Amino acid sequence: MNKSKTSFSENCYRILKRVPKGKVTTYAEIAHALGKRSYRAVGQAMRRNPYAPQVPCHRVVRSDGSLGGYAWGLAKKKALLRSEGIKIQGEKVADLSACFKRLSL
DNA sequence: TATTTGACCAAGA
DNA sequence: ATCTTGGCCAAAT
Repeated sequence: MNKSKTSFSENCYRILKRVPKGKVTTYAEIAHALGKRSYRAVGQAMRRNPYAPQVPCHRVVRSDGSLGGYAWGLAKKKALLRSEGIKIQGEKVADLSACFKRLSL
């Protein structure tokens, strides 16, 4: 039998897939949804991005509303988010509170 | 195994 | 408002 991969990264993608289109989340929120405080490790998993572009890692931004980073290029991330109806100003999300998706309940 | 790294966060100056 | 510092944790080297 195949043992389920319970890697930290795998869990991150699972939570990330939970975010609908037109919504965004933060690294801290994903970690919190996992019941962990490893905000940084979440970003690490995205940077490697072993499941790109299957996982909408472009919907993850920083708590401050800044875009953070993107493995394929920050400019690309801005275009994608804007394409989903998210307003972006400069390098930050204009209405983070509006499109913020709370994973932990 | 130990050390370094990083798409972070919060607080302080 | 910006810049710096410390902390935090998993993955990579």
